Amino acid sequence: MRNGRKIKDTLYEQVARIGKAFSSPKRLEVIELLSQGEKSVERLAQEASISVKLVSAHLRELRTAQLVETRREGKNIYYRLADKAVADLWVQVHRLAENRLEELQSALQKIASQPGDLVPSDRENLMKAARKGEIVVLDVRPAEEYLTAHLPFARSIPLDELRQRLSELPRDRSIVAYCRGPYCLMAVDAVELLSKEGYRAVHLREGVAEWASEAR
Amino acid sequence: MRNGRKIKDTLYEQVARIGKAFSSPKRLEVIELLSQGEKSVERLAQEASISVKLVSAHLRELRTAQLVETRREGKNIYYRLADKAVADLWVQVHRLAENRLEELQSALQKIASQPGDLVPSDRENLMKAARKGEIVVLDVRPAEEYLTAHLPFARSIPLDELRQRLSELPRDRSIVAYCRGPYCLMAVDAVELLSKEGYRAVHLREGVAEWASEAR
DNA sequence: TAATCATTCCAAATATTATTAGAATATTGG
DNA sequence: CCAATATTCTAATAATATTTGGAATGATTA
Repeated sequence: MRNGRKIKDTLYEQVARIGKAFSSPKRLEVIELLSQGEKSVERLAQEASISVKLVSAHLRELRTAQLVETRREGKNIYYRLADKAVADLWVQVHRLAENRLEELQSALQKIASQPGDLVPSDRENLMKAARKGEIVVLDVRPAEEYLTAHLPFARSIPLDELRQRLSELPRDRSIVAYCRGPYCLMAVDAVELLSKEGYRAVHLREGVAEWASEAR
Repeated sequence: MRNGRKIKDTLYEQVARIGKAFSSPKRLEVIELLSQGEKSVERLAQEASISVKLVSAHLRELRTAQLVETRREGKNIYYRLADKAVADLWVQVHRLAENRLEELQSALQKIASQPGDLVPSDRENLMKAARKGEIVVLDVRPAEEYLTAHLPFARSIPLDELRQRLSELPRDRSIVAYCRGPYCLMAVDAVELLSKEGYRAVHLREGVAEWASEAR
């Protein structure tokens, strides 16, 4: 009975191409950014705090693994995830990391131990309250990202504009702020600002991708 | 407003530990084997066709990423996945690879273009037929793996024993053979043998882990 | 207690990957 | 067509990862 070593080796090698795409911290950050919607190379570089050249190299990796696709608009090239399953995989990878790695758990707790986190378990209740208007769900990401996709009932005020637009928010209801996901600090900052200004605010760690991923 | 580079870097670094665990072909093969149930180091080395030392090194990687746990029994140390989510992640990674990478698709087709594959879409019908006894679902993995978990209604005849135990199988019904998943060749071999001997046999690419993973 | 066996640890050799710099390409706007 | 800009490509270096061999560990059995 054949052992099929050669065949098997090529099969696992191919799958490893996908795994490799998820094995570098910066590349993961790029994937997370792209799961918020398409972005230009320059924009990705800014957001991930790396050089354009480096982000371009990471994008090439992702492109050869067939995980991203491009579109040209004028001088800019816009990248997007080639498949929703890529964002889902990102969510599943970081969830597993959060479940298994104590170092990650404690690092996450340091981010926002002061203002109360909203546990994701009361998803149902959160939506019920949002539907009734008992709370305000606030999306503090840049406006384009909100336009690409956002949580149900969410209202958009990008973090940059929050200070000027405070008056749009009610003082008598809780504000639940969210951003790109658990590794994005915009919602944390938003909650900090809102709390200082006397609003009742909490932050939701989940982003759109986490919300959309069915598996818990 | 802070940018939180340092914090972010550590967060993505942690998640990348999980990604790295899935970035080497041999390690993926080990993960797949472990998703069939716990195995000794030696056994893993045999199955993956690598040295004990090398498999031990890969296991160490998996252990530091907290993805596996060990148990000692006599002289042997048995490894198992630390969480069902690890097997789920393996399934999701290889599915994404199959969807995105043409090279993988064509390599998979070469394996078994002759005997008809059973598309996984008729999962419902397959189970209905199995329940009624219209078909025989045959698990050709080693017996321990069958004992750890198997598909509903499946009967176990390990590939090694198949030739001697042919008489246990009916000639008037279709036999659907499966093994560890799409990269395992045991079911292919089983179908080849059965077909030669005049049985009606097809092979199912999914294994227990794929079957158990809800997301399609 | 010694001998044996499975496994891990350590260190070295090789192969791969991440990152940076400089040259090349493609597009727009004049 | 030319100049300006965004991005990629190529090549080089620094950093990591994989693989292999030899020594060490730790439990079991005689």
